[in-house]
Amino acid sequence: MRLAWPYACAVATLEHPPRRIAHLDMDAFFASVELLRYPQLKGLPVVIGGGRRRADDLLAQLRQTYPERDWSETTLDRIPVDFFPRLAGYTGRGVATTATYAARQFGVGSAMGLMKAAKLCPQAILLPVDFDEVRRISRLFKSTITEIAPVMEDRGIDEVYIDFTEVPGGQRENGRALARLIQRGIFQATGITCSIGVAPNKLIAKMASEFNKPNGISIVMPEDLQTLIWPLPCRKINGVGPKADARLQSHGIHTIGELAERERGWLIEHFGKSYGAWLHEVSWGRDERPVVTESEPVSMSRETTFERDLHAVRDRDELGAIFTRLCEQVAADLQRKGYAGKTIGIKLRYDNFQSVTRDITIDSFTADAATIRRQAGLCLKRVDLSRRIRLLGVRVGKLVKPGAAAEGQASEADPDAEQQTLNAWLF
DNA sequence: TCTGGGGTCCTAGGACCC
DNA sequence: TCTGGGGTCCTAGGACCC
Repeated sequence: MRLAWPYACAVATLEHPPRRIAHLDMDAFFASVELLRYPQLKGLPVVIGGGRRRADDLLAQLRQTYPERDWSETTLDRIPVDFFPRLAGYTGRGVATTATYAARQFGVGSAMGLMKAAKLCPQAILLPVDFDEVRRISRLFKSTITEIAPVMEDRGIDEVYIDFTEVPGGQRENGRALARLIQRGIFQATGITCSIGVAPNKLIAKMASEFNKPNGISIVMPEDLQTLIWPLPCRKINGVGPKADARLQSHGIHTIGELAERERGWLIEHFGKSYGAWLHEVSWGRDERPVVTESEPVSMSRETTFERDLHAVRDRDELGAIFTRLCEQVAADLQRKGYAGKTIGIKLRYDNFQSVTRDITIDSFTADAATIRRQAGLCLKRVDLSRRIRLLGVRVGKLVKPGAAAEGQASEADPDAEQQTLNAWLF
């Protein structure tokens, strides 16, 4: 049935519910995962970082360190708190992945160097990351969400956007009812709390999810812009980092409200055509980006920071071994996920923290360790190797998925992709 | 007390082609 | 001899995010 356009418009307006976008992130995720295993640490300052470990390592370590003690009856959740490793005296280059709220009271936060964190809160318990378990819980909370609300965008290990707009019940209490349902479902499935913000778009939803942490729900309506959003510092905008914030501050712009006062033209003049116009839009709470449920990777990389700075000549063998291993790891990642790429590059960080990159695009797609190693080796010859190096990385970009074609899953009728896939098989 | 590892996107200059 | 734009790809660096 077709309706005359004024009626169609009226019906569309009536039937089309307001856009309702949620942002959800897990509370202190990596630490919360550890607390599932060590409930005796609840409420204590715990910092996660400084390495990786498998589930049973701590107990094994204790058996070795204290052989005189009887550990036979001890399970992970019964290890006395006194036996946990402390942050005090930490040496090394690790950073905190996350910290429990008790540790945050002391000023410890994610991405902070652990030596600095040790100064602020030496008594904090330091636990390494169990990535397998984190990934397992990550999959679990995401599948819990998609069973309730299928339009979900993956934003990393502990964060997603969800489109509530068309979900049955998604409009009830402006989204609060569905947020509550999802929050409870995730807690039941994983034992971990999360915080949810619901707003007319991703930009505001992201800010809203921070309002009520941990285990909070916040609803922001369009009319709340002035009262809830404008007082916030510009740094709270997803996309305004330390550099842009410093430049804004130098112009006397500290809050989003002050940003909104500036003319669009003035912002473009000082921050460029694209970024300036974007700043103007976001300060007025405008953001039309859709919730994207699927995406293909653009690149894959492996990098490592050495325990001590290395020199290309003096530490040649050690560096060479690490370099080869990085290439093998990238190749393995590509193969496991069914991708091949044709741009191969390296990244170096010198002892003064300056970074350089070099890359080369070859004629064929590859996921082969030896090919990657050879091309990356050529890239390495193009940088200054007289200075000491703290980090080395290997990257493969311009990816295609030749594996998908073999399984008959090639993306429909994209001639470029098909040609590329074909090329991948030819070489 | 120096600052991890995995990504994405943007900019800008130069090559090269039409 | 001098001089066009437009489009695309490649490369390097940097901001930003989780």
